[in-house]
This record gives sequence, structure tokens and C-alpha cells, in this order.
Amino acid sequence: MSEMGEEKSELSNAERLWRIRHSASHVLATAVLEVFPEAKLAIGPPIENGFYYDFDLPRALTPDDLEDIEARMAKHVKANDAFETWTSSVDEAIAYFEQRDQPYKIELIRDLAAAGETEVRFYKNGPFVDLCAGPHAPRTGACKAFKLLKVAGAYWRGDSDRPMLQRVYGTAWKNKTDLAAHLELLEEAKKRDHRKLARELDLFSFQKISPGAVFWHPKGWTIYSELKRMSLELHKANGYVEICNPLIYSKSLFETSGHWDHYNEHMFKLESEGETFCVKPMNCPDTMMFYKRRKHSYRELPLRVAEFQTLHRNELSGALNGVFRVRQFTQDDSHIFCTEEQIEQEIGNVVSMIDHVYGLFDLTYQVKLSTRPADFMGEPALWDRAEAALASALTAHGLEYRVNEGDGAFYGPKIDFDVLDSLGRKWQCATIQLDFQLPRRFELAYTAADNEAKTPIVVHRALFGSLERFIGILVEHVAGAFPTWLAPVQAIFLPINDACAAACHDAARVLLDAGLRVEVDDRSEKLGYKIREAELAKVPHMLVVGAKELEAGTFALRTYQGGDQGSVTLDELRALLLKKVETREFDVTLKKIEWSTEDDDEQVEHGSAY
RNA sequence: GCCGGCGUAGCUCAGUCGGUAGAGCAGCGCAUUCGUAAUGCGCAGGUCACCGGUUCAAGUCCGGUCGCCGGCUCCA
Repeated sequence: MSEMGEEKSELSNAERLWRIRHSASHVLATAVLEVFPEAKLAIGPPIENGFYYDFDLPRALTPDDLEDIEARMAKHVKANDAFETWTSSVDEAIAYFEQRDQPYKIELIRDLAAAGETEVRFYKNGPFVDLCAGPHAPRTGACKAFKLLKVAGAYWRGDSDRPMLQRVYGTAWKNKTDLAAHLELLEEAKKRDHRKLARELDLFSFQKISPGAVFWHPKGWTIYSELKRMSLELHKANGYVEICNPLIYSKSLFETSGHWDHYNEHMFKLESEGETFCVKPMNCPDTMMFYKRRKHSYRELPLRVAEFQTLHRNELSGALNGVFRVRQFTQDDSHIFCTEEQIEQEIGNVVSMIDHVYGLFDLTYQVKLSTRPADFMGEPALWDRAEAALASALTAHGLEYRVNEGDGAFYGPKIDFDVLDSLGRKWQCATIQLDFQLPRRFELAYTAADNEAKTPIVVHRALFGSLERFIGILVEHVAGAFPTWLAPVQAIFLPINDACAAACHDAARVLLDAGLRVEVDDRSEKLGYKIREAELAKVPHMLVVGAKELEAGTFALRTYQGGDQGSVTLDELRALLLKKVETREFDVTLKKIEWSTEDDDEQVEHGSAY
């Protein structure tokens, strides 16, 4: 008892939660086995904010089943059974699960044995015994604050060639208050879903006639255009040139690049006069052609070439997701042709640009450095030097990053920047990828100082990643209330009666001429109604004009969710708005959604927890 | 693509046992000229996603297709 108490006090909060969640997954399996004694168990690990367990069941689970299972789980939690643990030999363990007809468990044990384990660990709570490395909470009573959330399909061992199992997801916390807070967070998060906000704010839509492609409405397109303009400005200031190449190419281009062999099923193809053409899924192959059009001197390097062209990728229908995962999109893409010596400085410059862009929106990101995979191409020594250059550029910018060993592309190591959406899902946005292969495949060269032909290195990189995905992230990040420089309508005049309308139109004209996006709501509605609509449209600045203002020649400024800000003159107003636009001020009061700050690293340490 | 769920007016949603479709908001018209989050009255709006089947009769039951949502896989 005292031992247990000591153990408890030494554990970090995160570790305790981790054990509660892991234990909850066992309690879930306990309940599922009651309902389906013939259930085949796969794995049931803790995850961020909760847990899941994968089952092979005779039929699909219904919401009613979940309720029933949840009620049974509550009984096992109330019973407060102790988690007991022991080890047994591989053979005994296999015999145990053979007797119970649990093929997935047997496969796991065989893999452990193949990895050199001679003993495996078991955990038992009440009637339920599972293969498990642990650790667990002392008793099932620790799982008192849980809720089952959803059931989804998941391939056994994540392999699309293996059986599809049913995965039950749940969330678990140390007490009911935390659970309630988390459920409330989920509700809040749903409200800022970019698909919902896009409809409410009339930014963009999707239509059945072109799945996975965005129909941009005037307001959404304004945001898109402003972002693109900002990005281009930044690129030009950083020594990039911009090109624009075709969308459609003979398949021979992709045979040269390797896409025809490795990316075929993702490309849209067309036939014309017996020849096969492909709609480009990436900008790299045609940018190689741009480089190749003539000879280059080492003096031209690094050569930074931007191309923001439209791309098409035939993504699996089930993978499409709002604006986060589409079939047609545009990257703020560039390719840097450079020498090996220039890599570190170039990467450093790109990291600065990324940091600048994300800083404009107070967006936080997670950095991953992916290193040489098993099936790499090129010389190991070059890989080592390149990986070191990437790491050093990240360190120089004070960025914390995680190393994903062996997760690089076969053609080079890369740095990925992940951003979370409103539901806490990670989406890759910015990316920096070194490429040793493409220049070889396209036989690119530059003439070095010694008059020898050398092969340049290519850096693929994007800041936003795709404009579409980034805008989706942004919509959710600011909950639809954009900073003034991006707001589709930056200011709206609200005349109180018809007599004030003319002054509003005159003032609006002045601001429009200054390049601002301004509207006048001169409908015969009451002020409260107009304010309500402007607030719902999340217009950052509202200018109320009545008899008082007409006489004083001023405007009563009201800001989005900020209330009455007092009177301003037209000159003051114009200066205020222009300053915000020119400095791209992030004038948004964020109510951030804070998902768990646990790092995945912590989860990886318990990787054997099934 | 796979597993599960869903698809009724522009949006959010009702629609009982199978008996021929309803509300609020938005839209349109008229009235109202109003001081910081919803003025009133009226009108219009539907191949119930699509195709097929069962039935005297289908929004409702069955099958297929498409799309969307949550996951898995894959990726920006």
C-alpha cells in the first residue's frame, strides 16, 4: 500500500493520465468481451486525450452497442478491480491465446519472439486478461472519468492488405471535471470547423460535380489572393524569381522524373492523338525543364525559382477532407538549385521565411526532421552531410524538432512543419525537402569554377504548403475572424437612416480609393440589425453614422466583438486601416483551443503498449 | 480505396404504422427611417441526392450509384 502511494506521488501528471487511458482501454475490452465473447482482440493503446481498442467482431457496432458497452465499463470501474501482472514464456503465452482463439495476440507474441523476447507480460483486471507491456493504474477505479466517442474502421497493423477491424475510441481523464472540460472543448472545436465557417461566411464551397476541388467565392478568394500576394512579395524579397509553366505534359516528362513509375495512380491522365498526357501533380519536373533550357554557371547559384501553379492529385475518395485534403490545390512552391556547400544557408533562409509567415498569424507548428530511409538513393556520406546541414539550420534558428529516423524520402532528407486543426488533427503545411535524385534524372548541370560540369542539388520547399490547406487551418485558427489585412470586408458603414447614407458612401469611396475593402449597409433596417449582421460576418470595423456624426463630421467606430470605440475622423480611420494592412498586423483576439500539450515522444516510449 | 454513419427548401432541422411535404432563419414584396447583436405583415421556395425494385400507394421498406462526415491507408 505504501509502495503504491509512493509510486503515485512520483508519477508525473502526464504519466498518470497515460496509465489511466491505457487502463481504460483494457476496461473497454473487458466490456466488449462480455457482449461479444467471440470477439478477436487486436491492440488497445492509450493515445492523446484518450484510448482505443481494435476488435474483430461478428457484426458492426451500433451507437446502442456503445451505450451498452459504456454502461458495462462503468460497472467494472466501480468494481475497482486491481491490475495484476506477471510474465510467462513465449510458448505458454501462445498456448494461452490459442486456447482462446486469439490469432492477433498470437501474431504479436510471435513478432516479439522474433525480436528476441523470451518472456511476455500479462495484465489482468477482473475477468479480463491481456497481453500487455503496461504499465497500468493500480485499479480500474482510476478510470472513472471516461466516455466512448466513436467507432471507426482500422486495418490490422495499419496494413491495407490485412483485415479491417473495428476501432472504438474513447477519452479518459483523471476526474469528471477534466472530462467535462474536454467534452466542452470538442463542442467548441466543432463550431470553428472550417467547413461550417466557410458556409456561414460565404468563403468557398464544394459541389458534387467536382469532388475534392474548391469553389472559391468572392470573400474566400479575397483571402486567397491576399495570402498569395504576401507570399510572392516575401519570395521576391528573398531573391526568388517566379515562373509559370503548363499544367499538362506528355507522360514522358513523368517517366524522366520517376512519377510515372511511382506516382501513376495519383495522376489524372488524358489521351490526345494517341499520346498520353498527365495533369501535373507537382511543380518539380517542369521546373527541372526550366533549368535545363540552357547551361548554367556556378555564379548563378543558388537559383531560387518559385512556381505557384495549380496541381491535381487523384487522392482516394475516402481521404478527401474539406479544404485540408483536396484533389486540386496550389502550393507556394519553389525549387532552389544550389551546391552542397550552399545547403545550410539556403535551408536557414527558408526556415526564416517559414517562421516569419507563421509568426504573422501567431500559429505554432511542430517540426520533424526525417532522415535516410532503408531504400535511399545516393551516397551515404552526402546524406550524412545533408542531414547535419538541416539539423544545424534548425538549431541555428532555435527550433525544437523531432527526428523521424528513416522517414525521409528515398531522394533526400526533409523537414516537415505540422500545424494542428481545430479538432487537434495534425496537418503538414510547410516542408523543406532535399533532392539528390531529380537533378541526376534530368541530367542537370552547372559549370563550376574549375570549368567542370557538376550536378546541382535541388531543394523543394513550400511555406504555406498548399494555399487551400493553409486557409483551412487559418479559418479555424482565427475562428473565422480574420486580421484586417485579410478580412474580405475590412470596414462597413452603418448609416442610421437614409439621410446619413450619402455621407457613408462618400467616406467609403475615399477608403476604396485607398485600396481598402469597404461596404455600406444602407438597407432600411434598424441599427441593431445591421450591427448583428456585421458581427456575424465578423467584419473587423463598423462605422456607425447618425445625425450626431453627420454634424461633427466623424464616424462612431465599433470593432468586432470590441464594442463602441468612440469617434474617429475619416483621415484617422483611413490611416488606422492602412497601417494595419501595410504592417499585416495580426489584430485578432484569439481564444485558442489548447489540445493536450503532451508530446508524441512520450507515447512512442510506450510503443509496446498493446 | 477500405470500415461505419449520414443525405428532406440556400441554411438548421421536423415528418408517427408506407397514404402524395412542414417550421424557423435566409430570399422576394410592402410598410417602417430606427443610436450599438434580430421591426411587422405578406409571398415564393422541394424530381425528399440519383437510378432501379417491392407495393394499390415509397421521403419512409429493399438493392445499386454518387457525394459528404468520422476513422484507416496515403499525403500538401
